[in-house]
Amino acid sequence: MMNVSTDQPEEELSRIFKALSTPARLRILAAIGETEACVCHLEALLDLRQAYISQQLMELREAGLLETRREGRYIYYRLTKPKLLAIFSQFSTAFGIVEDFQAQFNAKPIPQCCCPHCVESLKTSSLGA
Amino acid sequence: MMNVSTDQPEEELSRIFKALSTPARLRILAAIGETEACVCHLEALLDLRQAYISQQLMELREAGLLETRREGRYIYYRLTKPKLLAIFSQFSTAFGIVEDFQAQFNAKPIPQCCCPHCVESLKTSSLGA
DNA sequence: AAATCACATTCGAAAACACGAATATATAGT
DNA sequence: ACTATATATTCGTGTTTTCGAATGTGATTT
Repeated sequence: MMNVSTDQPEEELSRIFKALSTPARLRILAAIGETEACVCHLEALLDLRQAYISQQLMELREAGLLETRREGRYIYYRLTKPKLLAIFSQFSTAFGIVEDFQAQFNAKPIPQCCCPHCVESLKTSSLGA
Repeated sequence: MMNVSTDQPEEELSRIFKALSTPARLRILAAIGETEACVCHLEALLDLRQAYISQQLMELREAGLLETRREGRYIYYRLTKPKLLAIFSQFSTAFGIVEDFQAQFNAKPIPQCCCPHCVESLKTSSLGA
């Protein structure tokens, strides 16, 4: 579905921008950041319903912005082009929105999340402390 | 209407992306490029109806992407942030869309256009030839 | 001042989208 | 096999967007 290439460049570009045209999807992308994240992680971090997140993730995936990897019952999402975050920064600074709006997330493990990533991180960090 | 600043950064960003989410608006922005263009110029260059172009220009202006300047009965539009074009290029290359999709326009004067810019350019170029 | 030109605005209907609710699926544990 | 868990999908509806058609407005010309 992505880059059928029978399309004009402006059509392909506009599809990407459209995927980026809602606050929720931007928050999801920023929350994923340079790492990968499962749905439950995003659910806990962003305080959004599971089905809703899944829907948004699907749209982002169809726009070619996300890739997935399954591990057991968890499905991890990551940016196909991590460069995307840098481009966000450019937009933000160019339009004077905020220095680094992605910073507010910065993929830390969170206690409300159940995925191996978070559980592992929390375990070792409590050991270290 | 732009940058009310009571808004979250992702809301402001998403508004910009939304403005960029249709092929027509992208074509208009690319056609304006680093110069300025009047509506009649865009009309001739892009083969779109006048009212339609005006509508799209308004949306782009409300999103803070365009500024205007009136000169007699002509109204010239220009990008508020010329950087925008560079960001387009980054998207295009990052997602393998096209090297420089803006190149196809590259604000040349066109005979179908009546604005002083075009008329002047065509006059001098035919003299030179 | 009437006509013309460049452009803006309003209106409305069709299409697209957003998103909550419910349900389905796939994997894992017991 | 049954249950629980993580995630996906479908469906319906209220809202938004899109874009053509018609009309309005401000500047210029004659």
